[in-house]
Amino acid sequence: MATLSAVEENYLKYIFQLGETQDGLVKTNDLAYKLDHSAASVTDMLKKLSDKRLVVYKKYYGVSLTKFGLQIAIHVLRKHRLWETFLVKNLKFTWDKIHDIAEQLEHIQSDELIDKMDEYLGYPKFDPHGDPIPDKQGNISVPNVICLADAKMKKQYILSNVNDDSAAFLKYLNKIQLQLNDRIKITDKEEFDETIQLIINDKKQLTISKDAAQNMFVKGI
Amino acid sequence: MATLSAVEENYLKYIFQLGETQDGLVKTNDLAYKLDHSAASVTDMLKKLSDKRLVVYKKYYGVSLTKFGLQIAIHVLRKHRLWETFLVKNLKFTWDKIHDIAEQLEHIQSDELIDKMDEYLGYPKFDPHGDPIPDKQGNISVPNVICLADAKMKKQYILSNVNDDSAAFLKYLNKIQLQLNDRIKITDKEEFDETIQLIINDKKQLTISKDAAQNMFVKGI
DNA sequence: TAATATTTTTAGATTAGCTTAAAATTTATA
DNA sequence: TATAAATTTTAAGCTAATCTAAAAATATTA
Repeated sequence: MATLSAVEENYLKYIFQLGETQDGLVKTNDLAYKLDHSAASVTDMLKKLSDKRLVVYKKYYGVSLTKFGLQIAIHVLRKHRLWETFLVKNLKFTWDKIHDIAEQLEHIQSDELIDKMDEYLGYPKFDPHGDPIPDKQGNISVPNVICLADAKMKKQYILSNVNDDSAAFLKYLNKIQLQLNDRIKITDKEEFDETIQLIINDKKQLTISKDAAQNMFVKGI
Repeated sequence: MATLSAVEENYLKYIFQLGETQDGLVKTNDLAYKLDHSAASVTDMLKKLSDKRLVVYKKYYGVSLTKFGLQIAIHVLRKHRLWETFLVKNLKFTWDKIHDIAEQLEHIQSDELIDKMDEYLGYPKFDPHGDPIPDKQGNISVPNVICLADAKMKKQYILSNVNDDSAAFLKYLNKIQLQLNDRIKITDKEEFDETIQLIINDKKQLTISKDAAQNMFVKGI
């Protein structure tokens, strides 16, 4: 099969990511918002991807990936996350600056390159935001995490995954010095606005908003 | 200034490279051949680049880079050669497989990325083909080399630079086990077809064609 | 359930980067 | 130096990927 354009790859990647929360079905407007394009553009492209048997698209209903489209989406995700890992681990970028660069690097076409990079990095399982890196066969280890906003009081958790979409959020985490793998205990939850009181690593006390908590994912210890 | 497209960057890069042999002036057809596009496409693009003050273009006469266009061309070359260095030194690619990948990587837009990569690699001065890597300020150390086809008999030379345009040529060098920094002495030069007899590192004897010699550059010891 | 609001698609246009064919210009040659 | 050959440009057109505005379909609500 001919190689896809960077634009097509992006569509597949976002259909995959948006589909994860729902049952795989993605709405035109959600994609348009994510891609920052008009809904009309998205409709156009969905027809093209459908012609290429990369997605199943039903007018006015929604779109989902075919087996083949899914394969490609996962491969793009693999590339994205391996590059992010390289940028942080080797080039010493901070995690809030890597997203835009990885968005470009993920479209470099060379399987040999990405496999050598995987080896060079020591076959990492998670990227700097705690997201799982698909292996060469496309297997993704789904980590057993829950959203911090839904976590229970008094229990001990590990911060294992953050939403990497917003550099502002990641900068905020830098500022409050909260890092992946920190231990977290919820000491109080305000009913009124769902603000959460935390203790980090049995030391530091922290107050975070509902919005912030919704961008963090933790694992019970 | 707005960032240029990968296509525009490529035009500037090739205008620079073709201009090196001549006095900076490049003909439409030479560019068309190099880029593997029609001459008409090239004319179109030259007009656009001229409007953006990146080149000086005179109809039917030729094109050359402005100071600004030159800066960008050198920056693209810097990126290309740093990436090639990374691919060989860190990822263990052979030098005949890196060109096409570097052609893609050179268009990634991030100054911070390329500066960090430069540092990561230890500020290399030459890429795997012996070509000089421009520094951040755009300075290129012009190595004092001559073409092996023009080298003198009996003198000792060092192979310091090869033409990287053709993977086939680089593969040929791999096959005959000739590497950068090998010592070379010309023992005979056939007048009829300019075939050259060499001795490599005072050991191996080798016969190479005129075509091959024209793709190698050496430095006197 | 009829009217209204929202979402999605269609229609028509635009831009970047390419093409071929024909016209214009420059260069080479008889 | 007139003509032929080669080079370069112009003209017209194509595709991918976007847009806006209008139309159609679906969802919400009074």
